[in-house]
Amino acid sequence: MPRQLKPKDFAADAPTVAQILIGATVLVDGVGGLIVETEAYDETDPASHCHPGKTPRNRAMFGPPGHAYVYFNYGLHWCLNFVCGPEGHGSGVLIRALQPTQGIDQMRERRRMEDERLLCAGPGRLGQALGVSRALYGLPLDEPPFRVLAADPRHPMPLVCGPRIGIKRATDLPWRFGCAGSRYLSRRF
DNA sequence: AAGTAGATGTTCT
DNA sequence: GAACATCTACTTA
Repeated sequence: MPRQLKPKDFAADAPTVAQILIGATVLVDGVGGLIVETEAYDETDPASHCHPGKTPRNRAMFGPPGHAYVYFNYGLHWCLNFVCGPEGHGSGVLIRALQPTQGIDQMRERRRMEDERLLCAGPGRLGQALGVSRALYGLPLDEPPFRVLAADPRHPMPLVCGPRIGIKRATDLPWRFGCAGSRYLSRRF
């Protein structure tokens, strides 16, 4: 049985946690899969929601690590992040894509589509497939409805990194991480 | 295969 | 008003 990640596992800086999470499993009410793509965001980083400082929207990111930061994007999509770093620092990891392993039928219903490869290939799709909403804002990741299980150290995933997607600032930082060659990525590296 | 437009609502200037 | 850590459907090759 894999180890469940605890808050202290999220206490490192955002790029480090973003790499540790590749190959980990995330479940919301038992629905989810293997994390194959993440992005790191940091308060010192102009592309981050934290960059302007603490606001009502981003306050969870300035709280303790190991909690969920959820935001509503483009008027349509709920996106899931894990708060990391030392408390008060303002950093987090965007969960961008999963390889579905559990609750696949429920994901298909929520997404109204069959293709397993597209169920969680992107932060908005993933949010829809897992039923992410405001209700999850600020919740601890080591308690229901969440489960986050460490990657299997016996079978490490081949790691790749590259520039982040969909941002206009700090586009040079290689803070997007993924499982090399996975068929479940939002885009190729 | 690649490009564009439209949806939709919160946050910030 | 504009921007926005996006996705889908539809067009043109």
